[in-house]
Order: sequence, then structure tokens, then C-alpha cells
Amino acid sequence: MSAATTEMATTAGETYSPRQNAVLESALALLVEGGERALTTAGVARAANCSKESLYKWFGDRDGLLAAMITFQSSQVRAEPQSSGAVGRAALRAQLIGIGANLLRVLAGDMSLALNRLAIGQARRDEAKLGRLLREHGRKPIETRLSALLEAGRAAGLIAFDDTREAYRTLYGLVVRDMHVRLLLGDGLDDQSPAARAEQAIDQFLRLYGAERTTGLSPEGRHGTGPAPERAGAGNERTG
Amino acid sequence: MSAATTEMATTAGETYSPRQNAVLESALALLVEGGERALTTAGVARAANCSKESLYKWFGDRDGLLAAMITFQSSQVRAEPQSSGAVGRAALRAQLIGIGANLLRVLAGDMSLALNRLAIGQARRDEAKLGRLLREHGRKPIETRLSALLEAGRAAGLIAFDDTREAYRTLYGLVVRDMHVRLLLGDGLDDQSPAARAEQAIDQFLRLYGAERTTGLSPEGRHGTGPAPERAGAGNERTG
DNA sequence: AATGCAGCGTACCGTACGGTACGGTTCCTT
DNA sequence: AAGGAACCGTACCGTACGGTACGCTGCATT
Repeated sequence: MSAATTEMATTAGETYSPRQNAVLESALALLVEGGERALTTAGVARAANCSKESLYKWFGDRDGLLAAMITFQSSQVRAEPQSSGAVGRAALRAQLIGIGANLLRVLAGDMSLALNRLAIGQARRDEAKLGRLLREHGRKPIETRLSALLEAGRAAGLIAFDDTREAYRTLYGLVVRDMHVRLLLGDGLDDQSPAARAEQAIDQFLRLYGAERTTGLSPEGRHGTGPAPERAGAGNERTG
Repeated sequence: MSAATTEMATTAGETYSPRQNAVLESALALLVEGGERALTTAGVARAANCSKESLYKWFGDRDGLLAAMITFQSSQVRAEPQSSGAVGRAALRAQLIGIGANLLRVLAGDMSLALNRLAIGQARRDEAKLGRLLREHGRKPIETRLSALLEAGRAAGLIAFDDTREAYRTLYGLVVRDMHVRLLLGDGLDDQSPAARAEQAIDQFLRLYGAERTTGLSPEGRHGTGPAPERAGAGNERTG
């Protein structure tokens, strides 16, 4: 923190000076510890040993600070080097399980939960600036990476699907289920380890999308989306 | 509002008088419209034409009001009469699709989103009173209902699973995927209709758990949970 | 050495909110 | 008719927060 204060830090778009980074880290720590209510401008200034005036000069206002925290945190996160080895059946499975387990660990992390709670708490019916930022910086990357892997698997003839996004979402649902929202609501983690959970989910996914051995499926059973019986649900529950 | 102010409203646990119900409805409307920041005691009092003093007498403090809003809202929601007709293959599928579509509609509703945003925004790493309330009142019911249906299907030999909760969660994940969190973060709805989405998901679920026609699955492929290769994920992403 | 800039710490201001107190009104009870 | 309970509307209080202004220090340039 003392070495090089002069270096400008490649100011590309949303990058900040080292001093500002340190301040943002303090703010993030504060957020993780005490939630949004702990994120007062005075509190951040005190925790980071900087002046409120500097905060406002650097980030504009409180919302700017919150936005900066999100972009900063996501910039800190670099995806692993994408081990793009040749894809075999087992290798694909292993890679999917690895990414799935990683996803679970990320979502269950204190930092991720705190930022998601912050963005969700701010979101209104129409406006959701922080939410958009978080979707853009937090979810897009993993979707891109997973989608690429899925398409590689398809190219290798290991899995079959028409719509990549559809397949990705199914995979996501099988892996994460309702864990994320439950954690956001303060529930505890599952007893199952991320690796075990991911393995189970990936095996289910491969059972649905695998193309290695033509199972005894009815021909129309693969991506059926035909007109449904509709059976309009009777009740009127509203409290998910 | 004038008719019967004397009737006590079966005061069982968390029930309120008609006047209080009306106040809570106003508060909920306020929450849906403007988010948590719109939920000031003065604002609620003004919107409901009541005095702040009454608010504090009835609900204790602001947190008590928030809790009351959740319990009230969930009390308003009664599950549909559970059409417990005889279960056939098609009937089970139709019922599952109906419940799934209903679930999607509920989760995407303004009221549900507003309450979830409220509870999530309040939640901290340790304390999450509202979150627990919401999980208890909002999610338990549908889990119970769906689980009962699944077990009925299993009893009829239509589907096979060991752990009901596991099966329920898989179903939930296939139906909801990441839609809920995306909506909470302010994203728009999918273009796909709830009914179509539910149908697709249920068909996937039945493909995984269906027992009607023994498909060409490897014997161990059903609920495999054996020790995994572990492949510890390399990266250190944190920003879900 | 003189100058200037960036930033720290503090004091300050206006506002908005949670919570309380009080007077007046309506309606029920006796 | 008298008394009282519930409740509305408003005024009030203390606090805490977002945002601004100012004086001071340390460092870099020249």
C-alpha cells in the first residue's frame, strides 16, 4: 500500500488508482460484515482512513460508490486459464463438474452474497442499476465460459442440443437449484459438498443432453415443446 | 371499514383485526410500488389513514410491521384445493406442470418479488429474521404440496427416487433455474410462457425420474453419489 | 526554497426517519 | 347522559445520514 502511489493504474474505463482500490476493499469488507446499513459514507471513510470529501470526488455520490464496488470486485476476479484440453467424454464431464462446483462455491461466498443482497435490496420494479451491473459483470462471464464448453462438447459429438442458452440454463438450474435464493434469505448451506453436488447435477445434465449412447428415448422426447394441455393452475398464491 | 369493528378476527397466533389487515395491505402496496425505502412509518400511516401511534401499538416497531406484512400476505394465500384425483401417467404430468407453472407465476409476481427483495435486503451474514419468515411461510407450503404429489407418483409406480427432498429440489431447479434471482436483480421476464416452461421442465424431470419404461440407463446411473474425482477448481472467482 | 496539488480529518448543514406525546373525535358501553 | 376506549392527525424530539466546506499536512515538481 505504500510502494508505488504514483503509478496511474491503466485507466481503462472503470479502473481506479491503487488508493481507490484500497478504499473499495475497505468498503467491501464493511459490506460483508454489516450489510448495506453499515455502508455509510462516514463509515467507509473511517474504515479506509480517507476523507469523505475524497469519496465524493472519486465516486460522485453513494450510488457511485456502490457501483464502483461491484465493478471493482468483478475486476478482481479473473477466470481460471480455461484448460482447453482435448475433449473426451470423461474430460468434458470433469470440466463441467469443476466449473459447477466452482460456481457453487462462488455463489455461497460471503462476498457474492453481500453484493447480491445489496443489489437486490436496491432493485425496484422498474429501476435496478446495481442489479444490471451485477448481472453483467457477475453472471455473463460464467455463462460465456460454460456455453463455450458446452458447444465444444457438442462439436465433439458428446452432447446434443439446439439452443445453447437453453442448455446452459438447464445446467445452471440442475447445479444451483434454489440454493442461491435460500442463502440470500439467510438459510444455511447444504450439508452436501459443492463437488458432490456438482457431480450429481452434471450426471443428470448428461443424462438429459448426452449423445454418447442412444438411450431408449422416444424420438420426440428430446426437446419437446409442443402445445401443452395447459391445465391453467387454479389457485392464486402470491408469496413465493 | 365501518361495518364491524368489534369482531375480533379469530386471534390465532398471527392474525390481525380487519383494520390492521387494511393497514397491512396499504403497506404492501406501498412496498410493491416503491421498495423498502418507501416503507416509512409516516408513509404507511398516511397511505392507510391511520396514526403512527396506532402502528406502534399494533406492530411494536418498524421490524414488527415488516414481519406482520409477510405473515399477513402469506395468510392471504391459500393453496388450491389440491385436486387429488387418481394419479395416472398423464395426470401426474399435468398436475406437475400445473404446479410448476403456478410456481413460476407466483415467483414472478410483483408482490413476491417485493417481499423477497425486502427480506434479502435486510438479511445479514448471521441475522435474517425476515428471511426465515419468508422461507417458512412462502416456500415450505409449496414444497410440502409438491413433495406429496411426488410421493403419490412414486406410490403409483410412475416415478422413482430415494430422497423426496432431493427429487423436489431437482424439480424446482429444472422449473425455476436462475429466473428467480434474475428477476430479483431487475431483469425482465423470459419470453417463454410459464406453462410452456413448466411443461419442458417437467418432461425433463420425468426423463430423469420416470419409471414407466426402463430406459437404457446404466444400472448405477440413477442416483449415483459415489466418491468423486474431486478436481479442485483452480480459480478464485467471488462475484456470482 | 517556494509553490502547488492531493488528500486527511473534522466540523457543519439540511433533511428525513423512527419513535413518542398530546389533543380532539367517534363510537361503544352502562 | 356520562364515561371510557380506540384511534386519528399532528406536532415534537433525537439521531443518523448524505453531502459540502475548510484548514492542515505531506509530497512532488521546478
